[in-house]
Amino acid sequence: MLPSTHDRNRSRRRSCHRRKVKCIGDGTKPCKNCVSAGLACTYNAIPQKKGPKGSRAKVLSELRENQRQSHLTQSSPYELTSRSISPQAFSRTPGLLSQDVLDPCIQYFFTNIYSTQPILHRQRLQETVLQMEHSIEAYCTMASLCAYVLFQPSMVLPQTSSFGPNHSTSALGHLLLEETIRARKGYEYFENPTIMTIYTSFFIFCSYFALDRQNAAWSYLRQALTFAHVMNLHEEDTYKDDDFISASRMRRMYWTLFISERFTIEAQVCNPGIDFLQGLRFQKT
DNA sequence: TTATTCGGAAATTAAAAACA
DNA sequence: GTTTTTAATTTCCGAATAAT
Repeated sequence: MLPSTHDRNRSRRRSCHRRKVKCIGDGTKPCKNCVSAGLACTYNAIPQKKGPKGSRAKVLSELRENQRQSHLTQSSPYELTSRSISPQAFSRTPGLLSQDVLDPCIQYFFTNIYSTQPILHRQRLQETVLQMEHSIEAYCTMASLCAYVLFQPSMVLPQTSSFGPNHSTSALGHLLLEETIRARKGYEYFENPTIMTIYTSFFIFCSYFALDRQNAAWSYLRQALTFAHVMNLHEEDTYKDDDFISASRMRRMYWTLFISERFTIEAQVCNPGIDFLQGLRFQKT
C-alpha cells in the first residue's frame, strides 16, 4: 500500500522522482538518497493534476472530425481556408504542414533568422518535427515557426512544394497561422506551459508583427513572457537539472522575449525603426 | 561488486458517465 | 446524490547497464 497523496506530495523529492527511486528518510530533509548522492534535497513544487481532462465525449467527436478532415483533404488538399475550420475542429489539418514546407522553412530560419534570434537548436528542432505525429503542441510550434518564416519577403518555397504554384508563400503563412491558433484550442496549454508553448506564442507574435498587426502581436508577446515567468525562466535555478543545450536555448528564449518586449514598447512610443524589430519584420538576406 | 538509470507495473487520483 | 468507469499522474521495483 502506497502512502496517501498528501504524504507522498510532501515526501516526494525532486531528485528521487527524477531518479525513480523511493525517497528514504521519514520526511526528514535532506533525505538519505540526496545525502548519499550529494544532491540538494528539494520538493516537487506543483504536482500535476490527475484524471481525465475535459469531456470524454470529446475524443469521439475529435476522431470523427479527423476523419472528416481527412476526407476533405483527399479531394482538395488546400481548399481549406474557410470551410474546414469550424470552432469544434481542434485537430490538425492533414497535409497542410508537409515536409515540403517544413524543410525549407527550417533551412531559412537557420540561414537568415538564427543570427538575431538564436533560440532554436537544429537537432532539437528535428526532434520536435518527429514529435508532431503525437504532440499537438509540437505541431503548433512547427506550424507557427513556418508561418513566421513564410511571412518573410525573401522566403520562397521551392517549385516542388505540394502547396503548388497558384498560391503565394504568404498565403500559406496565413493558413498556418490560422491553423496554429485553431489547433491550439485543442489542448490546455495555459495550465502547464512548456518551452514549446513559449515558442508557439513567440512565433505567433513574430507572425503578427510581420503582418504589421501590432496589437495582436503585442498580446502574444505578453503571453509568451507570462509563460516564461510561470516556468520560472527568470531564475537560474530552473535550469540546473537541464542539459546544456536545453538550458542555453531557454535562457536565450527568455532574454529574446525580454528584449523584444522592451523594444516593442519603445517602437510603439517613439521609434518604429529599431533594427531588432525590423529584423522580425524583414529578415532580408 | 557497487552504483545508477530507467522501463513499466501497480497504485492512486480526479473527472466523466452511469445509475438509482 | 452516489457509484462506477475511465483516463490521467505518481511511485518505486527490479532488471539492465555503467562505474569502480
